[in-house]
Amino acid sequence: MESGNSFYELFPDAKNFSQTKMDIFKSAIQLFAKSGYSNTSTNQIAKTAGISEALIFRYFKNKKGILQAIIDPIANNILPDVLREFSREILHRQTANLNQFLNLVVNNRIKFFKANFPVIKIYISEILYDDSIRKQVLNAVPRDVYQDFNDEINYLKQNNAIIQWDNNQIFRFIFSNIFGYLVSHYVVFPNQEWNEKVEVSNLIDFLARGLDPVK
Amino acid sequence: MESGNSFYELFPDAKNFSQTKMDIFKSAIQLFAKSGYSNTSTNQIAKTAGISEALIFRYFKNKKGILQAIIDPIANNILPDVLREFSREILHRQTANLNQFLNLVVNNRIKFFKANFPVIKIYISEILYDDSIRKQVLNAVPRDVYQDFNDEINYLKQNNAIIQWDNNQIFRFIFSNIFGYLVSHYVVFPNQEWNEKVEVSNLIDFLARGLDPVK
Amino acid sequence: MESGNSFYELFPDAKNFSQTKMDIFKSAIQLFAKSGYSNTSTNQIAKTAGISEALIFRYFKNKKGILQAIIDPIANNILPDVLREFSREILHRQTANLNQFLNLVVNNRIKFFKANFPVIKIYISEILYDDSIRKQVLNAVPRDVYQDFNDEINYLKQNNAIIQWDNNQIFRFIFSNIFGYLVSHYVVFPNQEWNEKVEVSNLIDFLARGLDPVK
Amino acid sequence: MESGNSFYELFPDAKNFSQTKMDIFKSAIQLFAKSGYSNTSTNQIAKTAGISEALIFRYFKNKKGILQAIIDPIANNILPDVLREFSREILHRQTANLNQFLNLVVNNRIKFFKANFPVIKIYISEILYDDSIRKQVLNAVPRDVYQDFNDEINYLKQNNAIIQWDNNQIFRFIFSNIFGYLVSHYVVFPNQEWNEKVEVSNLIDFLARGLDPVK
DNA sequence: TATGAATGAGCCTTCATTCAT
DNA sequence: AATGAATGAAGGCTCATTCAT
Repeated sequence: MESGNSFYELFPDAKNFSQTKMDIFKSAIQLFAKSGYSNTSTNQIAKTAGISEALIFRYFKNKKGILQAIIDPIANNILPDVLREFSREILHRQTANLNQFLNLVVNNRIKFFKANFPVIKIYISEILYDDSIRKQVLNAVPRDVYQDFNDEINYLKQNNAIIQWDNNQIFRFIFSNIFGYLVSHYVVFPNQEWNEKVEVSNLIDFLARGLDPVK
Repeated sequence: MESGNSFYELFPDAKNFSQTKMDIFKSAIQLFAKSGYSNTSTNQIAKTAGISEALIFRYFKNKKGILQAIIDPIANNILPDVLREFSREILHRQTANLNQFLNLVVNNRIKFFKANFPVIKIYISEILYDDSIRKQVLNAVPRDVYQDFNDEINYLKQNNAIIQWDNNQIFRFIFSNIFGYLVSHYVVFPNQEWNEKVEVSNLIDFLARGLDPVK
Repeated sequence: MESGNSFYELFPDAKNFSQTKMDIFKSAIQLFAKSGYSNTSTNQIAKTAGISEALIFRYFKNKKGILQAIIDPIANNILPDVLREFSREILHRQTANLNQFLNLVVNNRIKFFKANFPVIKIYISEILYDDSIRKQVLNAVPRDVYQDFNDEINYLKQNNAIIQWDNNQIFRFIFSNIFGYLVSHYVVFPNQEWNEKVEVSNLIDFLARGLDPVK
Repeated sequence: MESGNSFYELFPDAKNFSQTKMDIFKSAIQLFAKSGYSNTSTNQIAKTAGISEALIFRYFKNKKGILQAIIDPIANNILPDVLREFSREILHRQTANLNQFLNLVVNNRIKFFKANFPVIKIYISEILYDDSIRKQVLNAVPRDVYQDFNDEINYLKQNNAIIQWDNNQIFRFIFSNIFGYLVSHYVVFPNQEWNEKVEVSNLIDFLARGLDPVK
């Protein structure tokens, strides 16, 4: 997977944005990520975008409308795409090598996360308090993707390449460790230096050992 | 330390709170956890507590003062306690049994988290955007506790009871998995049922295997 | 005149004040003088007096009531008394010596002003904005005193001891210079040192020469 | 300097004020002068100006900001100008005629005061209680002007045209009498008629005689 | 398209005052 | 006599949003 470095991959609709709308959009992302949605005023967005405050409301219905323009694509397009790709990668390779599988997944996700950190940060904070957004996440996992993922894990299990635990939990272990790695480095200690190569390698090693079927 | 169910363990100062102050305090926790600090008005807090808005400011200096009364104890008391306990448990037992150690820590933390979920949720969301609160976390780890913790990991290493990785990263693995377990169950999928016993047992197993020194 | 050093001379009613009422009263004077009536809260008064805020309203009807208790005596008793004394001093002495007259008046007023500076400052600021207080001042000059004063100036005129100007204006010259001397030293430049003896002597000299009938 | 009747002479910055900002500004002056700064609410200002309360804060940073827009020009421009004029008048004329000098200064100041009475009233009341404003007055006298003024008085002294008193005190005598004249007529007895020509003439005469070097 | 002007609603906070004890 | 608890009213100020141009 050529992971999410491109802005338009993340926001396909944004291709049709005028320059001005784009300025507003990007300013909002930047400010929401820095201070949070509630702590960002339309006035600040306008100033950062270099346009008048009133203009915001020509391009977006609401202040909330900007937030949704940021968040909706993730739940509706990006997340399903990512997951679809996630399973396709594995399926295509038909590999039963756990280590290789984890290597792929982890690095992929980390790249994606790093490339889209601001938007993800906005997403996280909104998930905490907005029920409707939380529901979007659940619905964002398409049924077929879910099936694919299960198939793959099952395939690994059949090949005795992964531990015989509940598939959901396996997924959560993988996800938690990737997410924990990222959050601790990018959110909690953003100013601290670290040796990424070693840590990621250890992370994969750790997962591989934890999920290894052999006692 | 018999961790986490009691309200007064979390907020030792609250023992001296009058009924009214407690009403305000609990209403604030409830509302902040539900909607976030910024989206909660002092007017709402007053109504929920069943008192007049003005009264809030007799018991707390500021709206921000309420938030701090919620957050400070965690950074100043709870977090140091947890970490101290974390290392003491090992010291007292003089054991280098990784599995036993993890069992203790994990279960303890989960109980604590479940009991204090609302407050922790508030904490998480503020950490995202408030630098000063983020700094509090860093300073919340007392130097001696940090030393103790390192000594213990080193002790485990000497006894070949844990993998030879950077101590900080080892801590992050443990923390990430506990935290990931909790967040996925309590924050992301709060309405979904699951077999806690099995999952926690697996979680410990997973950690133990991942941190096992034997390849 | 044994000028206004005594508190009870200024506030005869205060003799009947209980200790607590007196504490409130004095605290109010002190705070009103320092920050102004509007910028002083009943809370501050209570704290300064070392009593509870509620108690203020047992001893005074209102916050405004405290101000009136401070201001009324001046207009109703003190000012008339002072003026009465003012003329009596001169009349009794039956002097036609301008210099001696001024000496007496100036020093008297300065002593009075210095002794009662806080109250006078409150008075000044209220006179600026409160019509009813301004009216009190006008009515504070009793008709007979006014007559006495005029008689004396006339007497000085007959003896060719003072210039032949309108009596009111002569009074204003005297008053302005005394007042100007005090305000500049005590209100505008309260932290600056000065040689009082010389300045007062010059002030009298200045007035004497300005009002001297001889060209 | 053709002193004092024009609004824009007093507030040069006001030339750039929009109609609305001017409405707010003038309403504030009117209300502050009538009731004092503390007793005037932004709500009242808005109503008097015929605009919404929120609009005030688009044109002025603060409520305090309005006060400063009223007060600052006096300390920063008017006062230095007046003092500069004060000394320049004498310099240019190369005269040591005290009477002529006083005539000029007094009349000029009186015109100025009358034209700008409300603003001056605001100024007076704030000087009583606001330390920072009091300090502004001190700093409002530029060093060179202060030097010029002293030079001039010294020049008059050398020509034996003025009495040999401390320069500061001489200034205070002049200022006190002008100020006293104005306050008594405009503040204390605003409704009383008087013969201005005669009184001002006497005022100058009085000063001239009081400061005359000849005993 | 773009803006400056304007506002209603709401927010946090203070304050004088009342009441039960 | 004295207080702590409590509040209604108002104050300054911010903010998202509308409107005329």
